[in-house]
Amino acid sequence: MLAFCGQDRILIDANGRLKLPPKLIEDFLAEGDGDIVMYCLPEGAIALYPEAVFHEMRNRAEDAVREAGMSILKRRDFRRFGAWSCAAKITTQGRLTLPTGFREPAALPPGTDAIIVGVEIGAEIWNWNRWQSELELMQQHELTRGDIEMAQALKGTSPQ
Amino acid sequence: MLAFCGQDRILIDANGRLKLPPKLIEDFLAEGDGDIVMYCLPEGAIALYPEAVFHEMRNRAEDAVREAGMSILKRRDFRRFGAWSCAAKITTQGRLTLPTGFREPAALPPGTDAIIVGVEIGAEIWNWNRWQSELELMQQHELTRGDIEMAQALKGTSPQ
DNA sequence: GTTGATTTTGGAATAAATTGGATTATATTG
DNA sequence: CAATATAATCCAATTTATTCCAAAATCAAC
Repeated sequence: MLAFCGQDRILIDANGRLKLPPKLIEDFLAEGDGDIVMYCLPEGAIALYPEAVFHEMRNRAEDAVREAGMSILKRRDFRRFGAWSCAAKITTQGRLTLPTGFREPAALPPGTDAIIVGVEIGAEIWNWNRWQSELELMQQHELTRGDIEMAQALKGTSPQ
Repeated sequence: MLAFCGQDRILIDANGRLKLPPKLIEDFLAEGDGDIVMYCLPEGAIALYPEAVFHEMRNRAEDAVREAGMSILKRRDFRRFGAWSCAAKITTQGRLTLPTGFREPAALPPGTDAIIVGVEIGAEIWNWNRWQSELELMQQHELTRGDIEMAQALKGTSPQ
């Protein structure tokens, strides 16, 4: 069955915890035993990936550590991903606690309604309003692309 | 489980000591028994690396010593890392004392709130304001990159 | 070299916050 | 409409943070 898909409303409780939808719990348990990585995205949402997926995303070059000693740029790369990632395990009740440092940038304070979205390789937790804007943005982008494609198809047309 | 990640507020006590977050204590104990190296970064923060990581970082080429005799640059390199690094061991209570010489350059005097950040290969202790600036910088950079990617996706559109 | 004062370090106690489990309520399915 | 599954709430247990104190070490003066 297709994993990591769909949208669900979730509640962030008074302690910054949330209960994952049953379907997603299954998906995360199936891939990596419920060990996940939370990653706070620049877009202002929190991504959840099975640990293996995140490692694949971050697999580093052999001499990365050595470079870190000599390069500010390299350190910044480590810094960005280190600062905005956090390992966790889904509890027996399917719950997850959002790291305190992620709540404000993601606009997900305790006691709010939020949305969790399947993203094929994992899931993302969004502030409700931000999710609406993101949908809008994606929609516009696709439509614009459609227009461009149509125009280009015409250009390539020659009288038969 | 993913090591050296996340952000935590910490307090530098009246004696220049701090207590590491439990998660980081575990990470440092797992890698090298709590033996660490503090390194005062040019960015103005204090990096903490497991001793093994620091050695890998400073792993010197065979002829490095000979070069030191010939090159001012090389000598400066040794000098910088020598002067700004310091071995330490995490205490039974998970505490660490900042070297007095590091406190001013890192803007971490006794009695201040600070931030400790996981950086994948270790951790960094930052003055709160400096960390905000660093975050801002990284965030802007990422968002700009995102915009450019979106624009290029449109430009490059062609019937597939 | 010895004594006294001061700083530093390690440990323990207390207070606060977090976590996990259980229970109750609500919704969904057949 | 009953049975099951899911959601929400509450409370106890544990963990973590903070403060305080005593021992040790360092330094200074005599």
